[in-house]
This record gives sequence, structure tokens and C-alpha cells, in this order.
Amino acid sequence: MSTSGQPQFRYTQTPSKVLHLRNLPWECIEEELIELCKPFGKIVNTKCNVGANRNQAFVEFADLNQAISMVSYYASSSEPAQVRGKTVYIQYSNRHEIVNNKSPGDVPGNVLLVTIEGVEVGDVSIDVIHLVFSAFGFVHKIATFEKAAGFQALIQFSDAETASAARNALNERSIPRYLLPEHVNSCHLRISYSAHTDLNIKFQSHRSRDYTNPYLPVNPTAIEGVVQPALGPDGKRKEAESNVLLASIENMQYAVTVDVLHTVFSAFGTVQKIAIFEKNGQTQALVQYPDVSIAAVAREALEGHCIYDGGYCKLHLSYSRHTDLNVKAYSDKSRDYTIPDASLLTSQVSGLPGAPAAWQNPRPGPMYAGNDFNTGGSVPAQYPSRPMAPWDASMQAGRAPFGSVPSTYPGQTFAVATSQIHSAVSSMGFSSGFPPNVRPGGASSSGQLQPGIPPNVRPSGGPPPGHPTYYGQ
DNA sequence: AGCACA
Repeated sequence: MSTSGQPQFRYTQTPSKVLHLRNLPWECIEEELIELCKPFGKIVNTKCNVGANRNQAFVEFADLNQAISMVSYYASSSEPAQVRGKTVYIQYSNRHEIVNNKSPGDVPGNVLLVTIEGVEVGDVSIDVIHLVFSAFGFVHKIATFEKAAGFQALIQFSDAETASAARNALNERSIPRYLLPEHVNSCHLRISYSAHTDLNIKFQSHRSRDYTNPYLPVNPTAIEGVVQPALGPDGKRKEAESNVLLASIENMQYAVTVDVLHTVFSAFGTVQKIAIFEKNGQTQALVQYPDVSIAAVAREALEGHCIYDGGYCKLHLSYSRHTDLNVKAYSDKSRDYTIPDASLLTSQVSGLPGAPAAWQNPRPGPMYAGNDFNTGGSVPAQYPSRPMAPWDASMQAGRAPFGSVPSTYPGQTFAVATSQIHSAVSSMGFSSGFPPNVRPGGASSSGQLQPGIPPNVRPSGGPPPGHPTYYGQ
């Protein structure tokens, strides 16, 4: 407690590994800091563009003596330290380390990752999202999807500045109630930056939108009249047929690999793609055929059957909403057999002509094959929850939303959020070499085989010892 | 030209 408070500036400073640099050009980048400082020692951290004018920086040396040598050098040098011709003033920082709490999601970019908490999918339409975020600038693209963290949207702006404005205004706020269905009473927005810079939207749909291209086709599956999932008499969703089957694997005592599934499902026709993932602790797989009829046959034949003897790895099949999977060509959890030599490919390849994928990884390069939209994501579901002021819609007043586009599109997208596939996978604890033992065939009791179906599906030899062939369901 | 709020 001093009577006059802290002095504004300290003229005698205790040395620190961290140096405070002032009067930098605001354009100064980390590389320039490093160029300036590295003759004096090893730089372990930097922080530039600090302060209201973004003209200050911090540099942390590995060793205190290195910092001292730099300060001493310029204290007696006739040539001042300079960056871009500007004299830079160097002093010891009053802290002893640079704290960089920037998580990847805090690194600004032009694409926001928005997690909408407390809502069901469908409660917040893409048009509402568009409306809300258009208050800050032209929204180029939106892609929505479901993940463990909840309902999420990627929102692409022109630049990081616009995205930041939107984030700063909307993060931790709520979408105004009047834009939401009545039963929704909370709608928290958690916003971070995505690492993506350009989303690849393939269709206009209720899940994805490209406002830069109003001529983008509406998801063709919508034309077939598949609109909202209809409810059957039992109240369960009545599924539309699809060329892609969703297989849930029950009682998974043995590993179910891509190869195993391929063998099993190939009995009915060409398998184009497979993706294995986990959902709610259960292993599931998507299996893509070229057309619905094959999928229908496979579904009928395999439903309720077990891959292995003894009731292990029982299959439950339904039709997926997807029509074309967007999967890694070759990984332990997915395979794209439509790619000539998938084993040589590491990067994901977009759909064949006429085999549309709704949207896919915009990021080329080998880093992530079939990358997902999780990158900037990892949206901290563990953020402490705190009360959130509703977002004030009046902030939009006087500002016309940018880029209106037809606000509704019929039908639904079958966009494959590859993230659901690629990030949801977790390793299975089993590595059984047991071959699959599924006996495709419609009538389980009779063991009657369907025409053209091999009598038994054994990719790698006979049944495991002690495991008699099991046809049960 | 004077200490970081992401």
C-alpha cells in the first residue's frame, strides 16, 4: 500500500528474461521480433501487436543473461534497435514470463465456430443464424452440423476483422427469444475461431448455405420429396431409403474392422465407402452402396445377424440420411473403395461426378486426410457456465443484413459432417483376429441364402477354434 | 514511447 499508488513508470527495473519493446510499427510480426532479438540468445516466446496501438511487444529469452545482453548492448550502442526503420525502445518487462493462453480457438480467423447450447437440432434455423451474424458483415457461407459439443455452425466472413466483431458481440450471449421456437428457453452461443478459411459448401440446404453462390444447387435429394423425417405410427422416425446403411454394432466383443465390414457387406454388391465411428459409446458404421436397391437387400439380409459366433457384434441396420460419404480414402476407420488405389492416398478426394458430397474439407494438403471441421473447434464444452445476457437485437437496428438469399430451401441436406466420423472415432479395445461369420440370408431360421450370395463370409479362413458357425440373430 | 485482458 503506497500512499501515492503505483508509479506510472519505473525507471530502474529489475532484469527479466522478458523484454518489453515499444514504439514498434503496428505491422510488426513475430518474425521481425525474432530477427531483432535472436543475436542475443534463444527466444522461447513472443507476443506482438500488444497494446491499444498494437505497437508493443514482448520477447522472452531462454536465459536471463541473454536478455541482459540485449538491453546492455542497445543501452550503449550508437545504432538504436530498429524494426522497419523505426527505433524500438527496449526494457525489461515487469513480468518474468510471457503467458500465452491463446488456445487454437482464440486465434482469429475469418471463420467462426459457433456452438449453440441448449437447443435441439432444428430449433435454430440456418436463416436465424444468418440473420444474427449478418449484423456484422456479409456472411459468405454457413455450415451446420451436430457434434458431441452440440449443435454447431461454421460461419464464414470475408475477413478476420468482421469475424472478430461478430464474436466479440455475440460470444456468451443468446439469440433473442423471438427468433426461436417457443419451447426453447436458452440458447447460449459459444464462439471460437475455426482454423478453416474457406468452407466448401456443395448444396444449399437447411444445413448448409453458400451466400456467395445463389446458383448452387439445392440438395438434389430434396427433389425426391424427402423433406422432414416423417414420423411413423409408432412415433419413431420413419426412415427414408438410402444407398447408405447405418449399422449399429451391438455386443461388440471382437474388433470390427473396415475389412471385416467390407467383406460382410460386399456379399450384396459393390461397397463404395465405409466409415466406422462411435456414437454414444456404441460403435456404428456407415456403409455406402451405389444404389438403394442393393442397400435394401443388404439391410434385409443382415438385420439382426451377428458378425461373429456367439451373438457377438450383432448388426442393426437402418438407412442413413447420407447419400455420399465423405471419408478418408484409407484409414483404420474408413475406406473409399471408389478411389483407384486408396492405399496410396492420404488425402480425401471429393465425390465422383454425380456423387455429390454436401460439403467437405476446404483445406487441401496432407495434414488431415478428409479433415473435419473440428480443427479450430474443440469447443470447450467445459467452459464454466455462467449467466448470459441475451443478445440485444437492437444492435442490428439500422443495419441491413447483408447478402439475402432465398431464405428457405426445400428438403434436407445429406451433408456428411465428416467430423462426426473422423473425430468421433475412438480406439476399440479389442484386436481379435476372428473372422466375420455373418451368414447373409433373409430367413434366419431356414438359413436360406439369397441368390448370388456366397454361402459364408469368411475373409480370412475358417471359424475360430471353439466358435462354431453361428447363424442366429 | 511506458507492460499483455486473449
